[in-house]
Amino acid sequence: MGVSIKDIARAAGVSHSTVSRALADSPLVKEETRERIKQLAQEMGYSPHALARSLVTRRTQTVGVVVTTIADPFVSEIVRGLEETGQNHGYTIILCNSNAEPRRELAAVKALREKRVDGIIVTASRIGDLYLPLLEDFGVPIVLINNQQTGKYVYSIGTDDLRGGQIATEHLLSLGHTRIAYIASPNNVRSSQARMDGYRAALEAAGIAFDPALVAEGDGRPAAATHATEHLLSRGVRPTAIFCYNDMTAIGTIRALKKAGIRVPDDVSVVGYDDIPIVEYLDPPLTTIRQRKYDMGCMAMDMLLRLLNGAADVQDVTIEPTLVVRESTSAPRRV
Amino acid sequence: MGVSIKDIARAAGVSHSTVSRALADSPLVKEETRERIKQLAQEMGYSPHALARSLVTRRTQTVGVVVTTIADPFVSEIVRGLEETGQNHGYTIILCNSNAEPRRELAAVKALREKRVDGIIVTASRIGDLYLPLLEDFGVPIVLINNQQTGKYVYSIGTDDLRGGQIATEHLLSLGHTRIAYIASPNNVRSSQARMDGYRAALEAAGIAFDPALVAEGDGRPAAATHATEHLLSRGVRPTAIFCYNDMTAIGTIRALKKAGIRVPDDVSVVGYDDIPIVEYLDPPLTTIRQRKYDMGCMAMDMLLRLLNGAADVQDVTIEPTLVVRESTSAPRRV
DNA sequence: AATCATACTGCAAACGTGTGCGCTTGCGCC
DNA sequence: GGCGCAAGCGCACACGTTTGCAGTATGATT
Repeated sequence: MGVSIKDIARAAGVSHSTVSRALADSPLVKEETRERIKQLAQEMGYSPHALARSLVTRRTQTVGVVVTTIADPFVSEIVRGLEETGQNHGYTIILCNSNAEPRRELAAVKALREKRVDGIIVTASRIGDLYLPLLEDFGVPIVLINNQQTGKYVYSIGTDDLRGGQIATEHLLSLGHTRIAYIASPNNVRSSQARMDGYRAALEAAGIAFDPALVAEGDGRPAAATHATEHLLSRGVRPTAIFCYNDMTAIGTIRALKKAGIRVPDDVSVVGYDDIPIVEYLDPPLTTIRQRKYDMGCMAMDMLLRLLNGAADVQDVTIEPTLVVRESTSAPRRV
Repeated sequence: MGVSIKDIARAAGVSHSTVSRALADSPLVKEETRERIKQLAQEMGYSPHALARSLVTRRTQTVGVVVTTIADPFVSEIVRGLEETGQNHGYTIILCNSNAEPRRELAAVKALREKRVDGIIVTASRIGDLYLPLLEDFGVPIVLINNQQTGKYVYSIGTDDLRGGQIATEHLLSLGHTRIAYIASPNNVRSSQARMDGYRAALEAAGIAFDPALVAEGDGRPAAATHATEHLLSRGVRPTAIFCYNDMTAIGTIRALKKAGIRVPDDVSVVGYDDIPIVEYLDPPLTTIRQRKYDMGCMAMDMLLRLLNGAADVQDVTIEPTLVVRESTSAPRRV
């Protein structure tokens, strides 16, 4: 095990430099010897030692990917895109879960640095302001997904959350709804804020005053959304439609509505956000705002690769979200 | 950028060997110098060069993880477990999607080999008989998840699918069902076969003859399951309960039933398999067989780490699946 | 005073690869 | 026959570590 170019050199009766060049298709070595060497390498089961190579080329063909948790349908779709286009260009990815714990984030950055990854891609709802500096003085390009933030070496790609909130709300308005609630995420979550801004903008454009009583706060997961919705209902608030921060929130909301004997969409319409794979199979299939997760992954990796190739004209990207109408929304009942 | 131990050595007025030892807490260097060196390393922003280290230690502290696709709630949970326990022991993981395409599988193995990973973990419904040999002559320990297969360096961890099928069926039998259907996956899928074997065993133990007419074939995804179920119904087959190969199949099955105006569980009970995170939020919440995916990930990584530490007593593991009763099953209606 | 053990520290090789530079060889040309 | 040129190849260094071995003090022992 472990045949090196030196072994091949010995077998071929040349120097290891020649082997190195032959395998790299250098024109500096005669075609005949090149073929002979390649043949030999094949027979001897040679596999290049990427680490040794990296040591001298100062490139590892590896990028680090930091996510909060891979067990989230949203991020796993993105990672699929990342990995696939990375692989297509000969890059390999090192995956790190941060669990949103500072300790793990730190460990991840440290590990990626030691392994000398060529670049880093981060998907995190809230990137620690604490550890962005750490990443920066690492001196390697960084692409942020869904988290615009600026700095040296830092580029970002994301969706226009404000626009998304607007589209969702406009859809409901166009169906004839006027009392539309919003189930948010904690206000330190930038994307939730942006979606709510879009929601307010759409309302105002339609001449409807924003009513804070129609807003409740979840945490992006079903259980909290169920509570938030029940809380809303118990306060005697009766919207005819609910726009949810994300699909998981919508799932919790629908559950609360059903429990209360309220039909979806007959009594109340619901709109989600993200279009995670499962929601088309819910009952009713969920109307939602689609984020092109896979594409975002592909684009983020493309962006990083361009940066690694020294492109100077790399610009931040924002993707337009789109509306996917299914069966959780309909016109409000006549009262 | 790029301070090495030589730089530190120069600054400290010692040789680089001493620096190396000091940073490794070797007792061979005087406490005072050790502290001074560490201090210096800190100040100079030193980060060890893992590649150079690996070149001499012949260990990369990296393991390769090959999955069919990370965008599957089942595998992403496993990967979470893998990554987390790996990280806890100072290991980093390289993630490769194979998409079940031979071309990508090959590329993955090649890349992992060149990067000299210490070990490999594979999660794939059907590991290519073609590429297992490739992995083997790589000469590195391999852990297979949910795919018992034997070979040199190969260990495996999985769940007892037969037992799972049995448990699911027994649950339905105990509720009083006697006409129980099974929506399978193609018969080349080992796990589907095993679950069906468990299903048959339970039926026979209850004195009920196996009826091939009650079996239909899906492909593990909702759409095919919907078709399979509709096909079943159109043939005039009327089971009072349906056991599904997995949760995605169950989702498709329930959709078909609802479309046909059949209520779940009032008219027909449904049992899934896997317990992916979403199914507790379905309507009705799904009764299913739980696979401890996260734990499987943790255990697989543990196993690999033990192998890497030279443990000789490593044995294949099989995990007992458990029944999770929710609301998609109930006693059959009196006829 | 010579020997010796102890406690550090440095030298140098090794891991496997890429690459600038110089050396040889063969050939054509004047 | 001398010269130049191009093609093809090897030498030697570099990348940043770890580690066996040898070396040098220092102080203690005989």
